[in-house]
Amino acid sequence: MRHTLIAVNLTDLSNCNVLFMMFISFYIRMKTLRTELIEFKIIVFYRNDADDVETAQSSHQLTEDKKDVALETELETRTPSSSIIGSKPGAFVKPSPTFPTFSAATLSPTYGPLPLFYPFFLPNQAPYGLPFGRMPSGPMDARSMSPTYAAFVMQQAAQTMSPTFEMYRNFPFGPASPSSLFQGSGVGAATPKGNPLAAATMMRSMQNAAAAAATSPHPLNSINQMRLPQMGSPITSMASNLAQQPSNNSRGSANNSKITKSEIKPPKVKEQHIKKPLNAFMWFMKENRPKLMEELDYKERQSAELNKELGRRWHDLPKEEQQRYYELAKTDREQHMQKYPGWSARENYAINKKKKRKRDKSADNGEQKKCRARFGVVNQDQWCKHCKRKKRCLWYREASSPVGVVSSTTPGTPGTPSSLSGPAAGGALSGRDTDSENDMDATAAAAAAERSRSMLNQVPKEQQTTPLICQ
DNA sequence: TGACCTTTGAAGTTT
DNA sequence: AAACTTCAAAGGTCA
Repeated sequence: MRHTLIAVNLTDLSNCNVLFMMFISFYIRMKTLRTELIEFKIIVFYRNDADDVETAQSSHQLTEDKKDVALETELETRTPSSSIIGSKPGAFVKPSPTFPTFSAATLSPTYGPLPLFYPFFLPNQAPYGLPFGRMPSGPMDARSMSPTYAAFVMQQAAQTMSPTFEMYRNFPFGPASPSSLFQGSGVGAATPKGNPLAAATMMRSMQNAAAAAATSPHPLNSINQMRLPQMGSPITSMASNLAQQPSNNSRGSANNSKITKSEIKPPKVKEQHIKKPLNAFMWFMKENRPKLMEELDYKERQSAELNKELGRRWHDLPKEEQQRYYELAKTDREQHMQKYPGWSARENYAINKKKKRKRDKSADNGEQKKCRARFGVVNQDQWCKHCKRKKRCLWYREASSPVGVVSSTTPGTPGTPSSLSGPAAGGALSGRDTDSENDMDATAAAAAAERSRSMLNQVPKEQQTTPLICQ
């Protein structure tokens, strides 16, 4: 049995990740492939400039701890070369006999941002042996070991957790969610006093990953679903490499605190949305909108205005021309049915539940002018056919007009704008146009308007719509 | 970022 | 069955 003390200085909490912290005060026992039992004691030196006093006190305590551990180690260690990691000068982890001279003060502020931590990369020979201390320049992660071995190592690590860890195993929290690990104060949960649940959660993920890596013929899939944050820890690195994901070592070691939302957030699984086939008018719009936009008068018009004009032009379109678009729409529908058998427009209802804002027609009266005012008496040829026949103007809407007086026919009826008759005009109050109404003269219309005005007072305000009036 | 505007028509839901 | 609602396209606007 060999004992090794590993001291780690965390000068930069941003480098401190949950994976790392969960080893605090735990003893990890692991069997290597050579069936040697190695025991670690991990002490984390955490330096926070914000509370130097506390740090000084804890530093002293840690020094004492280290001495104890070293003494312990000294007693149990028989061979000075038993360290799994060579005692290179400058490396802050040294074989136990020399460790008592080790001072925390020499560690923290001057040591600089520590790289990754390798808690259980054990055997001291290639390809698994690792030089300790700073992160080796080359990628020293799961890529340097076989997936099977990596899985084994992780599994061992998870299974040989201390009893202290075991007590967290059964806490009723969900599967590891990277975002949950970094909630609140960000890395706060990773401090030595951090929430052990997060650590346990992470540990459980490790177990899952290990199991997946061991059983999966290809390291993709299951591990990939772990969505471990790219924290640069060996475990993370291992998992990510097992998943064959491109890893960025430099970012992982130095800037791993900057975990973007997209990294934490699970990628959105976009629901398949099959759009409705276009109807005849939509085909007409699609074809003619660009042409209309080229016209000088409509170059800078808003889309809604263009659509209004397109609606007018649709009505003016000869039946034969319209028929072409109806057939286009029919073909499109048929192809759509062949392509998506069983598809129903109902599905789109469910997926795109848009909250329709109630249209406030009252404000929309600027351009709503009677044809007489709009084109002038001289240009009667431009008037709508209703105006020509001295009927209600098709396009005029009076904001304060009474309900129930509109110049429109049923929805979908060619020749009338649906905004006057469709959902916007809405319901019983829309007062759909009838032939008799069309035939009303101006006097009768005025009388009707007056009647409606009195009716309006009895109608709840929110139900009041902006109707059209006759001319 | 997403609802809204605006048009007509198809297809869905509600009355 | 009639009435009502939603969604197709488009791109600017607005919250």
